[in-house]
Formats: sequence, structure tokens, C-alpha cells
Amino acid sequence: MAAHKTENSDSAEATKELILNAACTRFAKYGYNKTTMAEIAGDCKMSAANLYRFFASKSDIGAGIAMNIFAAKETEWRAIVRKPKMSASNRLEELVLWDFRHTYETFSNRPAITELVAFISNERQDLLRRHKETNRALLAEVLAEGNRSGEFDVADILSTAEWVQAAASFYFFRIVQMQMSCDDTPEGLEQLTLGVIQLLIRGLAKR
Amino acid sequence: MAAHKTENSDSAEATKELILNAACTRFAKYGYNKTTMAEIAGDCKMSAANLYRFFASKSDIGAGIAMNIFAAKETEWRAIVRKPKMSASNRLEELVLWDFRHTYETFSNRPAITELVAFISNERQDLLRRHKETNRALLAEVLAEGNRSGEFDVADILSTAEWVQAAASFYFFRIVQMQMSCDDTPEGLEQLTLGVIQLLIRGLAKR
DNA sequence: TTAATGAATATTATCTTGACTATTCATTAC
DNA sequence: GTAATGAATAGTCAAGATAATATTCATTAA
Repeated sequence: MAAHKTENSDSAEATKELILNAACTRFAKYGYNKTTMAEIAGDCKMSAANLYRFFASKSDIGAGIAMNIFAAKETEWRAIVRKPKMSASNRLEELVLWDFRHTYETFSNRPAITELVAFISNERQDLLRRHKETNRALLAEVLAEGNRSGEFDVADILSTAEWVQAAASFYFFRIVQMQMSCDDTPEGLEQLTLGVIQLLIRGLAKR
Repeated sequence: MAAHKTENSDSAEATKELILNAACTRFAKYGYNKTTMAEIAGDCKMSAANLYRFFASKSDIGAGIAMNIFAAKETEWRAIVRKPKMSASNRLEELVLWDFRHTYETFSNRPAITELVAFISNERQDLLRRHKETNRALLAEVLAEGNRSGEFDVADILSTAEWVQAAASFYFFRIVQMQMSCDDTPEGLEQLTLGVIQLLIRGLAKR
């Protein structure tokens, strides 16, 4: 009986993906605001009105893209967290450094994407919050592993994950504001990030 | 011979202070942009043109105020750094917590001042840089003291001061963006700040 | 000669209007 | 009946005109 309802079929899912890809390409090239629904629709060979059968609003399309981006980041983090034969310290360091580099490269090569994510995160607070919660949970996994292996001595794993996350977040703002405070060089910023995470790791370590 | 040059006399300094105070009052009440040179001049019972004998521009007046604010912060930090009978760890904790509370209160009670400092810091990059350098030097003093007393075991004092400064800066952005991500409560943010600085201190400690 | 000003100028912000674009819906195509 | 659309609507944005404001300077006051 649902066979006719495109909204619930696989083909509808495929169309949604088509739309998200078209939109993402345009957003990355021209920015969110300068991209019109008509243009996205044109790229998908459909009318603007038809987009609304798949997404309730332009903002929802943006949210879909942001969700994909967050999901990809989370997948990468999970891969690092679950990579075999690695100390908890190394995992932590790799997580943060990967995130730094990824953030930096996205900002440098596709600034409009950084803008988009910032814009949508602002509109849909829950998206960013959920992403941060997921990341925090992954950090907590690493901390627990460190406790088990005897590397770390963390009393309150959830709070500590929050502290590490807060302390390691500084580079995001520095990258985004780099245009202004040009005293930051990419290499210097990476060294700074490394220093911070190593200091944090030292604070987690069993003594 | 210089007795006639008001610009170099004490009375000129007094006039500058008068102007800075009048401007600061208005900036705090109405904001930087909505305050006119004519209004500042009126408060000082002089013409707008006359302001230019003491400051080259409105932006310079803003810079003067920002410098005063930075200087006051530095004085407070110096007082904490040099307070007698205190462990390096406690000093560090107090420095960061004081800064957090001060930042939070300024933002809450006089938001226009926070705006002003952000605006001017953006226009006059060197001001903020110098302020941060001074703070970093004070942090370094505390680290050195900790090394001497046997509390800390810091290899590279200057780099480490930079790391601590970077890691502890997160709350600034959270406070300023609090309007948006309302999940932060002041108490929660203070607890978070405390957790971060304690984790950092643990990372600095001799083992 | 220096201090101070009012009037002139250049810059910046505000407002208004016309165009543009997101969104809806009645209609058409299948 | 469902999918898709073009045309209608409402809200947003942008260019240009207007008004404020920062800054300069020739002139006046001391």
C-alpha cells in the first residue's frame, strides 16, 4: 500500500540525496544565501515547488547537509577510537589533531561550507549539540580505555571528557578569526594544538 | 619652552582623561557607534573639533579606553601573581577564575563595553596582542615559581604558558555566544572553567 | 603664538523603493 | 489518486537617495 507513496520509498531517499548533493555543490561554490531554490531545482531537473515535497524549507536542506558533515566527522572519530593497537594517549592526540587539520582545511578550501555549518548550527542548535555530545561520548570511551589499561587515572569520566573537549576547542575560533588576527600561522597553530593536547594528556595520566 | 604646549603638559593629560571618562560613560550606555563626537565634546564642555587636539580619531578614543581596561586587568593579574603565601597552583586557579568572572560580569552588566573591546581589538590588533603577551608573561612567572617550589615540572616555560592560555580561553567565546547557545548556564560554565584549569594544573605538576 | 571654534567636506549609516526569492496552492499531467 | 508544476503571495535583500556624523581647516579669541 505504501508502494505509491514516493515520500517513503527508496527512490524518495535517492531524490533527497540528489537534492542534498546539488545543494551542497552550489552552497560550497556560491554560499548558502546566494544560492536560490530555483537553481538547486534546476540542477535536479525539477521545479522549485517540487523541492518542497522532499524538504520543508531551504533551511532544512542546509540542516541535511550539516548533518551529513557532522556524521562524516563522527565516522572518522569512531574509526580513530576503534583503531586496533593504539594507546589511549595516541588516540586522544590523533582525534584532536585530525579534527584540527580537518577544520583548518575545510575553512581554507571551502570557506562557504564553514559558513554554512556555522549558520545552520546557529539556526538549529540541537544539531550542533547532538554532534558535540557524540564527540564527547567518543572522548569518554577513550578515557575509559585509558583507565582500564592503566595509562590514565580519571575519576569522573563524563566531566573530564567535557573538560578536554572545552580546552581543545580553542583552535576553532582561532581558525575562523584568522583573517583578522593574522599572527596565527597554520603551522604555529598546529604546534599550539599539539602542545595543548599533550598537556591535557599529561593531566589525565596515572602517576 | 614646552610650558606652553598643552599637549605635553599635565593639564593635557588631565583633559585626555576627562575625554576618556566621558566617552567611556557614553559608550557603556549607548554603544560605540551610537555615540557621536559632538556628544562626547558636549559632555566635556568643548567643541567636537577640539577633541582632535587630544585624540587623532574616535577610534583612538576607543583604543584609549580599551588600553585602560586591559591595564586594569593586568594590574589585577599582577596582584594575584604577587600575592604572598600562595602556591603556584592556587595562583593559576585564581587567575583563571578571576578572569572568567570578570569577563562574565562585564558581558552581563555592561555588554556595550564587551562590544567596544571586541570592536577596537579588531581594529587595533596590536593592542590585544600586547595584552595577551603581558598575560602570558604573568602566567610564565607563575610557572617558573611552581618549578622553583617543586610543585611543577615545566620544561619549556614560555611555550607552556602559551598552551595554558590557549586552553583556558574557551570560556570567552562561550560567554559571548551565550545568547545563542543557551545551554550554557553561568554556574555550569564556571564549573567547566574550574575543571579545565584543574586538569591543566594536574598536567603541569611534578610527579 | 596657541587654544578653540564654526562652517565645510568626506565618510558612513539610515531609509525607501524596486527587485528578488522562499514558500504556498490551485491546476495540470500522468 | 499521486506527482509535478506555474503562477500567486509574502517576506527579504539590495541599489540608490538622504541624512548623520567624523574629520579638516580657515578663522576667531585669548
